[in-house]
Amino acid sequence: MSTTTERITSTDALTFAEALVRFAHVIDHLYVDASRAQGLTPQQANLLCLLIDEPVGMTDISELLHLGRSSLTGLVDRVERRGLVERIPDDRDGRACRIALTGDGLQRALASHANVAQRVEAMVDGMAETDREQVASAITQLLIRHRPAARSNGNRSADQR
Amino acid sequence: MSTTTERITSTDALTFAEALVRFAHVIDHLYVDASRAQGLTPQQANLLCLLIDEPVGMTDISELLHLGRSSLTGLVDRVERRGLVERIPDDRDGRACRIALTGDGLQRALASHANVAQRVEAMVDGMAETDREQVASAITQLLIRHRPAARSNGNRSADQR
DNA sequence: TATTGTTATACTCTATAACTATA
DNA sequence: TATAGTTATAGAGTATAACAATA
Repeated sequence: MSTTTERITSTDALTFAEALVRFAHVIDHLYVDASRAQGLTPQQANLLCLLIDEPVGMTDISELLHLGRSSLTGLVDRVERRGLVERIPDDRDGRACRIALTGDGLQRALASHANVAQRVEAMVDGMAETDREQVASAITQLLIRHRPAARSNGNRSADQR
Repeated sequence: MSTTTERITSTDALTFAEALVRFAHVIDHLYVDASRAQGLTPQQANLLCLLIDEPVGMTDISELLHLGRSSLTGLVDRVERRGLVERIPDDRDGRACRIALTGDGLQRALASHANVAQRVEAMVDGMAETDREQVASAITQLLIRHRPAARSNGNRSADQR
């Protein structure tokens, strides 16, 4: 038997769970590499990608990213210092602010997104179209079942991760 | 369209690559939670699980974990300080040492492994047996193709991360 | 009083470069 | 000289608790 995440002592039998975990690690690694290629840490890339559609408030981001608010403050500080995002005061709530991408930030976010996609595609390259579809549908269903926490709140999008 | 990793603005169409990346993030999150349940960081859990079968040398570990040797030194220091592993001098090479689990460490590694497996199983619970098998086989093949770097070296196992 | 976001503090993790002690 | 591992240093990420300003 092999360990949870690190070994493939040949092609010995893997639990379904083990296979999934390893697979996730591989994807994760691609994600880290793709982020670095853009001069970003994976967390920074994550944050930027989250902001592509529209500015988002700190509390919302911290929930989407499963991060404490204070941890997020630091993360935002660092990308703001690099000119990738801006803190925009909220008109309707003096306490709040929303984080918005700068032009540079948007560019970086899109490039990062594209880079990951490209790497994943490369990995999945030889995969049969049938397999691809089946895996996609199975995974999508899992994702849907695992994102039950859709916001009922007006103009906010549902969450993830 | 949604961002690389964070949003599902309903059930809008996801690229195959996007679905995979999100899925990986979800698994990853389970892994982090499972590790924490054992009082470990995910990196520490990773390390301990790597050592379940047998002690491993620093350089080998650093390759398996895709970590710089100096980063590993710190990681090992911290788990050693907690009594979970020991540095065992290598008889055949005065410079080298191998990292071995203590009883406590083994226990923790196994518990961690089991905990992750259980959480993943729970997530995959409702999945049809057919889907499960197909996904498993597709993923396994990807993993095999993506671990070409099998050690030709005698009694060492191939890597992963 | 509750919420939004920040500060203060303390660890863990990571990388780079320089160093030691063997080989 | 090359390799195994460590030390020094610096920055990034995270968590907890205490705090400010606004609601």
